[in-house]
Amino acid sequence: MPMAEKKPGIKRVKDGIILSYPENFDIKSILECGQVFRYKNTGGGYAVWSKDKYALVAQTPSQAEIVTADPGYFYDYFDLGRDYGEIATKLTAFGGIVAEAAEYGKGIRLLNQDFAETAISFVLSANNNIKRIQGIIERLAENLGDKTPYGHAFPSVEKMVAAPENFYREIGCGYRAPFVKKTAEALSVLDPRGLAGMGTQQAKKRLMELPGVGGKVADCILLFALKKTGAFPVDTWIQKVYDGHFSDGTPKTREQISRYFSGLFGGLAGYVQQYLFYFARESIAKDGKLS
DNA sequence: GGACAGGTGCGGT
DNA sequence: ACCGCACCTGTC
Repeated sequence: MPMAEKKPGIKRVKDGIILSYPENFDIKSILECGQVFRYKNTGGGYAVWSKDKYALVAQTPSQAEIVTADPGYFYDYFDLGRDYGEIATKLTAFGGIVAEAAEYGKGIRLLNQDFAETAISFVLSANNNIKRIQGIIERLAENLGDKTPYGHAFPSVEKMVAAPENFYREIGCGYRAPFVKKTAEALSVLDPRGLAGMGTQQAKKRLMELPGVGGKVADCILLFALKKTGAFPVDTWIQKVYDGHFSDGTPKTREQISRYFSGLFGGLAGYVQQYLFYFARESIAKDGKLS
């Protein structure tokens, strides 16, 4: 008889949260599957910033330790109340690359992120690379965000509205500078609860009125900040997956591919997108091809 | 040292 | 609606 069972469990402790033998929590996968930019691999773990909150996550095979002054916030942020085993089981039934990607990325969780932070971050992400996006966001926080004991908060919408367009040029936004400024202005009079309350397509249409927000960025905001899990962002990586595994040969626009996957996976579409994105990017980075 | 980034807005069909 | 194209700039 084994001495101790490797039983999954979750407990709140005074300075954070401890997950024992988590089957569906892998901090590297969660942060590097493309849904978030404010994190850093410190060597001993991952530092994560969200709004004015901070957590340090260290993980070994037996446990994940989320050290933070705001355990309640990060419980929700990491979506710890949801059963990802159940999601994975449902996706396994699809077989093929979906099942393979879900198995490969079983530690992924969909983060519950702040609306304005997500919107601005993904406006910056368009036609850009992750390293540079992270640098811009860091300078944005350093210059406009409130100082905290562990860095700077993501700036308030009011601070971003008050900053001149030229400020955004200076921190490296490039041609996105006017988009960021104008989107901040739009966000200052937009209630995310209103968007969350409407249907996915209607909310998407509304989001696409913001400058710098096209279909893909709108889907990211819907999925990462408004919990619209039927949304399916289509970028270059997902395009490769579609071309290699789902295409019938006739060319499709990204919007068509997005609707195709949303229809195929329904309310699980957003989760599938994360698994496929991570699987595609990791395997192409490793082998130079998509198995 | 040129191509490439998790696309978008624009003007022309 | 559906093309095709220009676009800041850090990183490799």
